[in-house]
Amino acid sequence: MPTTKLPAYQQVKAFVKARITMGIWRPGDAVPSESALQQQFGVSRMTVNRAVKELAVEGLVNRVQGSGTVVAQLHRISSTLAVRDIHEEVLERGHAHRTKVLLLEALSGQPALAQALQLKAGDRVFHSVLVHYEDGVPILWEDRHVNPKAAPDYMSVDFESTTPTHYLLEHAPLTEASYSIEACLPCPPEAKALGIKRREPCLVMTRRTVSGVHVASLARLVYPGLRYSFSGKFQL
Amino acid sequence: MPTTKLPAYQQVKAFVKARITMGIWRPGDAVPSESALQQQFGVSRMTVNRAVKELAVEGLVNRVQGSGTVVAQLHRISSTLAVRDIHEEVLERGHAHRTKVLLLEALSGQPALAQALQLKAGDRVFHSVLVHYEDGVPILWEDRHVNPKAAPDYMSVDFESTTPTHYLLEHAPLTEASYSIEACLPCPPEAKALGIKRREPCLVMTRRTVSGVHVASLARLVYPGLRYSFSGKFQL
DNA sequence: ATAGTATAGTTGTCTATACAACTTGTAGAA
DNA sequence: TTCTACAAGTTGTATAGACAACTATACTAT
Repeated sequence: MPTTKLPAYQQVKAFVKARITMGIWRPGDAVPSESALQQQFGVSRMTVNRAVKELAVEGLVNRVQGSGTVVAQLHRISSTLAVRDIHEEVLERGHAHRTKVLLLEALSGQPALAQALQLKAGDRVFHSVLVHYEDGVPILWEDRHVNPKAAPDYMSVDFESTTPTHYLLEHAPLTEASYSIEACLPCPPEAKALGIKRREPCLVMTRRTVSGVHVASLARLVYPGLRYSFSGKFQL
Repeated sequence: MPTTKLPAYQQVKAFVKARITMGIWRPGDAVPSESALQQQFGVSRMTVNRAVKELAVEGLVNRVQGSGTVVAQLHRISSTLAVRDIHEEVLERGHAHRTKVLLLEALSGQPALAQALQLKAGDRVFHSVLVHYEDGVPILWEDRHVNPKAAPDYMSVDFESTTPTHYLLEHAPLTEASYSIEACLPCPPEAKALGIKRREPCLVMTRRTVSGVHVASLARLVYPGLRYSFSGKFQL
């Protein structure tokens, strides 16, 4: 028998989940109370509580203290979009990753930029522009502004051997991030560096990361639309 | 006092989380054992267990039975990309949503399409093409193929008053879905319907939904790149 | 040296119980 | 009728204890 006996709380979860996915209990319908399930399965209430609570975390049901549990509207189910280091991503596909540094400089006197990083108008800001290659093919243009307060040694890092993402995650622990994905046409230097035509659409991810009290970096990541896509799935 | 006393398990969570986000405990470091935290906070082990288990679900720590708990590599933190009904999304922004049906037909004799829906080569497939408007501005081209076994009444639905997404979620409970987001140029009818130039890039989401044993539908959703973006954030 | 064994420590699961917090409906009072 | 108070039902939190499952280490016998 490959199927060993499941823990009791997983049996309860499976029972409820099956009735939802099979359409027997539809969105808005009430789920039996904990005491009802407790009697039905002959387990303690804590075990039932764990099962239903986990289903609530997974978004399959909504619970209201004092009222009860109902099947959730499933159109709120969501998937995850992982934010990860391009280096690892390429290696995981079994390909070789290489980086070319186009620019690494310290800027100052750019008030708008300083404000975006929550710095004073005259403060220095680090700026790097890199192109990432997968098996020799350019796959990502990375234009990044970094807060010196979050990564003071950023200018002396060798980005041919490590990526900015990796370095920042190591030296400025991530506490918050926000992103936006758009479709854009590349500007001339981007098109040239990525080896594509100016008419070829790109996926552009704009990302803002926060580390502790500092805005750590603002990144503009340009992916050639024909060579790259974001994908994901969800299941339940 | 607006800050009422936090439950004990949340205090433990906050304690561990703070040490991680402040960089005191770095990725790979060991987290104190449950019995250690139990003594430190003077609570029962079940309470500590709940706290640390929830942190594991949230991805902040990794737990191994028999070994212990360590701080997770934070570059695996991921955000959610919600899949929802465009109708609700527009209403939530306080705008008016309207739909125009360009095409609603039953196809047959398209073996590749039938195969993608896991049907036999000669089986019928429903096909709809709609344009969605937000305050009168075209915002989404929706080209969808539907499995008649999952939604037999699809052809008689009034899509001016409900959306395909909404109808399908109601009549074919979602059990699985996968998507892919790319940057593309619109084809001529898409560009015309969306009121954009053929040179203007679009975000294209290709989505496959499964309901029970059936592949329910395949959708191609084309968003004008300059009017739409996917965004999200994560925080810990 | 190697293989096997015992042991301590850790997390996983489960129970029985208790009280708190909240919702809802009902019966009674104004 | 309208409001209030109460009671029943439900979920949220917490405890103390128990055993199972697993890991890593130290020790022992070969």
